[in-house]
Amino acid sequence: MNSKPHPKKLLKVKKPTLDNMQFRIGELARMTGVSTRQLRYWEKQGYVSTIVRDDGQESRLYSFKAYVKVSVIKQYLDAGEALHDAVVAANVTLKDVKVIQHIMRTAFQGLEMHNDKLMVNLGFFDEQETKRLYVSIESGKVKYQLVDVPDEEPK
DNA sequence: ATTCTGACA
DNA sequence: TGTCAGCA
Repeated sequence: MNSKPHPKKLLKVKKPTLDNMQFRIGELARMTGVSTRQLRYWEKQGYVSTIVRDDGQESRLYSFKAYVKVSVIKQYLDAGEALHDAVVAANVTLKDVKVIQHIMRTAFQGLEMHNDKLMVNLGFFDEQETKRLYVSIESGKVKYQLVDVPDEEPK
């Protein structure tokens, strides 16, 4: 449309990741079903934290992690727990999730085809790293399998 | 329009 | 915890 040789402006767009997602208190309230009154109270009690702002703004910002925590607390609340107990239970749950996530990240080494079957590489089975553990699904059942590490691949 | 703090028929 | 006031 415009033929003038204007300098090309390169638009830098921040990648939309969970880590840079931020919510204001009203949004978080709608997302979680927890009232803004509750969110402010929970913060005052130290149950949930807000993002420290570098700019001169006063309104609260919540991270995605805060969203998750609020959601978990809410679930325990709905299950009948008192607020403090719900927070304690939520902390335990989130800590367990961290462990599970670490295990999953560490264990999953990728997918490989072995004799026409799809195998999940779960990494070395032994400390000496002479065997790898694979898991596959055969007719709906989980099947584990040890495979020798070939000599061509020393470590 | 939304958020904030404080107070309570 | 809800809600409303009175600000910013």
